[in-house]
Amino acid sequence: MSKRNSKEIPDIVIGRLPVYLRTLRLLADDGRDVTSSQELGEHLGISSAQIRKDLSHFGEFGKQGTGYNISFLCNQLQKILNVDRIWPVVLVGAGSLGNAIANYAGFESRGFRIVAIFDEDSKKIGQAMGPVHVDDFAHLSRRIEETGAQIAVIAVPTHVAQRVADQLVEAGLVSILCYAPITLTTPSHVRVEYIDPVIHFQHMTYYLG
Amino acid sequence: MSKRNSKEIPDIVIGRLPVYLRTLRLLADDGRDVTSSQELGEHLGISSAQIRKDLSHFGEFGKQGTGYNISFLCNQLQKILNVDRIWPVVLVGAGSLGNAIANYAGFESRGFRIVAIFDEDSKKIGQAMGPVHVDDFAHLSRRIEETGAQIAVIAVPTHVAQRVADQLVEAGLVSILCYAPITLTTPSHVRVEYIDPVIHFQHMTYYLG
DNA sequence: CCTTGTGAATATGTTCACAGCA
DNA sequence: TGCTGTGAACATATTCACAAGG
Repeated sequence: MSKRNSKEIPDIVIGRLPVYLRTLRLLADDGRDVTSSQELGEHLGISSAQIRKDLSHFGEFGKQGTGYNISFLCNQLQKILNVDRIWPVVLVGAGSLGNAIANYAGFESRGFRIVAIFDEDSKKIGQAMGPVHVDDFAHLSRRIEETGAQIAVIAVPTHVAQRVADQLVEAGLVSILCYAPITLTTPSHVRVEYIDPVIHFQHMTYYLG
Repeated sequence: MSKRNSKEIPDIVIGRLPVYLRTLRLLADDGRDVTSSQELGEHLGISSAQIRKDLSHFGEFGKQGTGYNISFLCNQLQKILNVDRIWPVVLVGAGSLGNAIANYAGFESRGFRIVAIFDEDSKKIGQAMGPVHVDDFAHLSRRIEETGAQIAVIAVPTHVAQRVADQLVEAGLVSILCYAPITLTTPSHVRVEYIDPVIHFQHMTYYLG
């Protein structure tokens, strides 16, 4: 029986769903039709019980004795994660990182589209980058209204990241993915996630003695 | 009293240390000399007790009534994380993401240096990228021996990522940071971490209803 | 006063183990 | 048989709350 409506689902569970979805879609691309919590768990290095419990928060998606229909489960996960649609995303920063993000072809199939890129550098404004042209950061508010974007990516130098975040929040954005190596200060209704490769490196070197 | 030698320190604690270090260094750059677990916690959005307990696994770094000396604590954290030196890192993939990583100027100050970049595309081999020239992926083993690298970054398309990982492992690398959206299969002595912006986006859209 | 470091208490997360169904 | 879904048991992580030091 589904628990969609009871209490609250732990954030850590939500965080694993995209990984399940990603893996299931790779299995589907491989021509596979069904899988089991055990197979999935072995592939991901987690226990089958964890996968079953995670999914059980949202409903009953499997069949006893058989396992999970991959395309059905993909569809369910996409609905749960609200990626059964395309979300517009704005990108701030047209440096080499911004360029790499803008040119990445893998967003659309997973629910996201870069609809605007901003920079303050007049040499970059107007330049084509990935699917769009670099726009003046001063046009931020207007373009956010036009596109309806709720998600932003920050790919600017550390010393301007907080200032950019402040303006994104002021423009009404509520989800920020920050590539700058700094913890942003934002109102509590704004969700911020971080990508910083050095954090991962330093985590690794702890174990390299 | 230090617990460096007792039992085992939880991985989740290790994972937070680089964030503490990053924040402390920004405070130091701001000219600050001391801070407290409370100030740090407020800035990071976590409890002061958690910071104190995390640090207590490694020793006593603070002074009652005063707090922590920032540069001292930075030094201690750098030693704990083994980033009181520069680690050579090899990068596989000279596309736009590889280019962004190679050109990023922020690694060195935090303990890492890109010492080699590999690609299979003969049009890219020999080209200058960041601090080095793109090398033939076939030279991987030799260059790893020469540089002593233990850490690799995978920035190649999804469909070749597992093959690249296999070769990195065969060449003796033990730490891999993977930007391809796929869970790699590796021997248990190899530590793999992942960066996939879409995982973060999908986590966010769950809450955007 | 202030702030640390830490056992004890609490809260959260994971795994076990099995009933129940294809 | 083989596998799911799930309470109960267990393990891990976080917070509380306070003694002790400056």
